[in-house]
Amino acid sequence: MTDTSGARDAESVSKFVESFAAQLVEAGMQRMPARIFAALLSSDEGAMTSVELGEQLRISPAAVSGGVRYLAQQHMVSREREPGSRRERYRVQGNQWYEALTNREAVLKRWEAALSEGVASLGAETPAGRRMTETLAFFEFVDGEIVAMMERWRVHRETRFGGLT
Amino acid sequence: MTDTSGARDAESVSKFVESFAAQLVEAGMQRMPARIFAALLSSDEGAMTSVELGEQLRISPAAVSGGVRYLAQQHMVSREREPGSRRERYRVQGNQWYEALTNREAVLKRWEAALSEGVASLGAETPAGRRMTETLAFFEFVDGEIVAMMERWRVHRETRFGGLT
DNA sequence: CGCTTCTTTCAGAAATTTGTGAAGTTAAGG
DNA sequence: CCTTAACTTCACAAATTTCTGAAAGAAGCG
Repeated sequence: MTDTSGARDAESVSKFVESFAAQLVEAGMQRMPARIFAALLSSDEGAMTSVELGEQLRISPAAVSGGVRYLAQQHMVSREREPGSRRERYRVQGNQWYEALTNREAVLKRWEAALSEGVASLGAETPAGRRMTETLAFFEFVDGEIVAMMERWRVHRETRFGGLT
Repeated sequence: MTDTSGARDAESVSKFVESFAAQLVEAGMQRMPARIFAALLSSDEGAMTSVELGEQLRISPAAVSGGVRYLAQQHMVSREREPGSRRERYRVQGNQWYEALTNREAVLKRWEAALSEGVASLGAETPAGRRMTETLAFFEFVDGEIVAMMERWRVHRETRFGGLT
C-alpha cells in the first residue's frame, strides 16, 4: 500500500466487497443482493446508480434491478430519484440498514404463530406441547429484548458518534 | 378435532412439521435439516431414531445422515447412543437449541473481522470508513448485549418454568 | 472372528435457483 | 407528441444444490 490515507484502489475495494458479501451470503442472503449491498456500503457516497453498480460488479442491469428490489423490501437500502434525470440512486442509509437487520419482527411473529399452532395441534399438556410453549415464551422474550436493546444502542451511539446521520 | 387433550394424529403433526420447517427454511436453513429439526421438536420424547425420521419424513437414510450432521454441528441437536444397540437417537435438548440460535458468536466475529478489514482497506478517515466503523461498533455492542440477554432469559425462565430440563 | 445391523460416504440424476439478453414499460425533454 | 434514456419483466440457459441408491465402513453379538 503506497498511500496510507484514504487508500481507495479498485482492487482492495473489490476485495472487501466480495469478502463482506460472502459473509452475508453465509448468513442467508442471496448472492446478488449481498454483493450490491456490500458495494454500496463501501462507497464514499453511500449511494450508487444502477450503472455504477453494474460496472463495478460486472453484472447486468437486470441483476441490479432484482437485487435492489430485494434490498429495498428489506429496508436495507432506499431509492432516490435525483429530480430531473430518470436515473435512480440506491442508498444505504447510515444506520438504517442494521436497524433493519434487527427488524426481524415479522420473522419472529411468524415463528411464534407457527409454534402456537404447534402447541394447539399437539396439545398443551403433552411433553412436546410443553417444550414448544417454552420455546414460544423464549421468542416472545427475545422480541421485547431486542426493542430495548436497540434503544440502548441509540443512546450508546449518540455518546460515541454524536448522532451524525 | 375430536380429542381435546393430547391430540396426536399423524396428519396434524405432519402439518405442523412442514409449516414450521417452512419458516426455518425461509430464515435460511436448508430444507432437510429444517424438516428433521421440526420433526424432533414435535416428538414427545424430543428424540427420534434415524429410521423413525426416515419414515415420518419419507426420506432416505442418507438424507437423515446429512441433515443430522448439520444440526449437530450447529448444536441444535445432540446424538445419543443407547448403549448396546448401534442405533442412534437424535435429541433436541429442551432449551439448548434456541441457546444455539443466539450463539451466532462465530458469525458475528467473522462479520466484525470483515468490517475491520474494510475499514483498513478504505481508510478510517474516508466517509465509507467512518460508516463502517460505526457498523462495527454496532456489532460489538450487539455481541455483548446478547450475552446479557440470555442471562436475563435464564432467570425469567427459572421463575416461569421452574428450571425443568 | 465373522455376521448382522446401522450409519456414512459418494457419484450422479433431478430439481431448483440464478443471471442474462431481449423485449416491454414509463417518463423526461425536446 | 415523439424520441430517448432509464428501469423492469420475462423466458431460457447455465450453474448450483439437493436427494437418492448403492457401496463401504464401524461396532455389537453370537
